[in-house]
Amino acid sequence: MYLFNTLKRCKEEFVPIDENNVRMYVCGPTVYDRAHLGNAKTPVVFDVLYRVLCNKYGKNHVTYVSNITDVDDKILNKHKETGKSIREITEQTYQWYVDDMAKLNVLAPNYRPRATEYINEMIELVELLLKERHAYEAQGHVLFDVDSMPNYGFLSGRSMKEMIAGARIEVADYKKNPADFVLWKPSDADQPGWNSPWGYGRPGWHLECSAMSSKLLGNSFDIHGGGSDLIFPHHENECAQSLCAHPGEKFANYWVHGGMLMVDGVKMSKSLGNFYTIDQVLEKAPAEALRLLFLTTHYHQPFNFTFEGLEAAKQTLDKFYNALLRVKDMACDSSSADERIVNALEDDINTPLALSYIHELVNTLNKAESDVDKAKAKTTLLKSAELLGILWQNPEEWFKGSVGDEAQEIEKLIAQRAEAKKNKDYALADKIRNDLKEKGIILEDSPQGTTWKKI
RNA sequence: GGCCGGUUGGCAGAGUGGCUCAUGCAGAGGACUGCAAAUCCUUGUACAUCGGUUCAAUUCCGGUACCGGCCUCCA
Repeated sequence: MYLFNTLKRCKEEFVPIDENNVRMYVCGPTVYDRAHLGNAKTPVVFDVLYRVLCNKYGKNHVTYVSNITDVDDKILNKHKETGKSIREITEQTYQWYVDDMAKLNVLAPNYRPRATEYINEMIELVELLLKERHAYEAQGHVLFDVDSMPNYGFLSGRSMKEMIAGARIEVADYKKNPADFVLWKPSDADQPGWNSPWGYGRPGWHLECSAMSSKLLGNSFDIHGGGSDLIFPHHENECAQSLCAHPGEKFANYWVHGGMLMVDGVKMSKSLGNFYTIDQVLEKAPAEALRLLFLTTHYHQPFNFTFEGLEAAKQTLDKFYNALLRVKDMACDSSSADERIVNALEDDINTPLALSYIHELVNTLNKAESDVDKAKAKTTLLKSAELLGILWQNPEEWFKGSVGDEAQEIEKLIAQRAEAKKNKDYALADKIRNDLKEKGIILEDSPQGTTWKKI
């Protein structure tokens, strides 16, 4: 298995520290508002990686952690804007997020830790850094001393000189070096906070992931993931904290970063009016279409979202489910996933290549004649699709949705049309078909009779 | 300004130092069908640009142009 490792800036063979417990940590969202498309892409990509790891090492030999940041100034701002309590905001947003993930068929990670439940671990980590002289106190803050770490910047590949040249680092008079970042900061009495050796305050963002990953996965683990925008400063600072607090440990061996999501070729932003939340997009297309769409581009590339692409993904799924609909009553045999698909996914999660083989498997299924061949083709397709997290739905439900009384009415019209066809009254038969088409119901004749679908 | 990444056919999007060939959508033709739909078969079109290395480059190296990302919160 191979992964593109940001540390080495190249693809390298993945060798876990412990094959019996492969450990992965992926940065999750800050819960202050509905998750947007970018917040959806990253978990979908790492969900595929999780599935591939489970397939290779066994489900019980993989530990996957994805955190929830529930203490942050953005949440504080939301509280000021809306007047809603912090707790109300984070609980509601968390629930929305979990629901969105479920719709996208993202498997639940083994742990979904919340920052506020690991404050003690964070305080311990700060104490360790102070003791090792990698941090210092100033005006109620505790700051990480970047000058205490000679190779600070090794992950993102930038030198201290460059960072200062950037000159957009927040300058504060209490910082020894402008690049020093906050580990702990003071809170006002009306702000969320916890008592600490440095007074009432709250943790800096970077600290959370270092503390939670250490607690749940250990001081050295295999994969750390996230969007490429997190490389600097977030992941760089996590490295600084964790490596300085635990000398001799490796923190994460493989850093895996997904390309940014864009909309119509440019960065998604509220000011450009091309900002979409997951639930907004799911009003226009099934969640599975969005999931498939994310997988049509290699995760490492920037991903360009368009509604045309979303519609195309939906049509692709129609094609796939059409094939499955024909063999809906066929039992699966003992076939396993297509080896080419496993190989493609184990080669740095090459989902576009894997999908091209899915198309081939669908074609094979459509052409299969004997029951034995059909069962084999169906099983291979479903087992392969499971690695990608697609085709999990019942094909009839995919096309018909949750229809109630409507179905009986349609069946009645189909019977009428069959009668008309028998009498060679094609005008009436075509009228029934066209009337239904206007209501979004498509009829398909076959030697076995007529079936219908919703479009 | 600094640091990264990209540029493949009408569109989306893999991949490869030479071979017949990604794949999908769209287009063209055909089979099946009362007609459709679905499905199947056949088919055209490509590697930004200029140099270099090589027997051979879309693929490796370098320059140029263009596009995007990061450098501040961000998945």
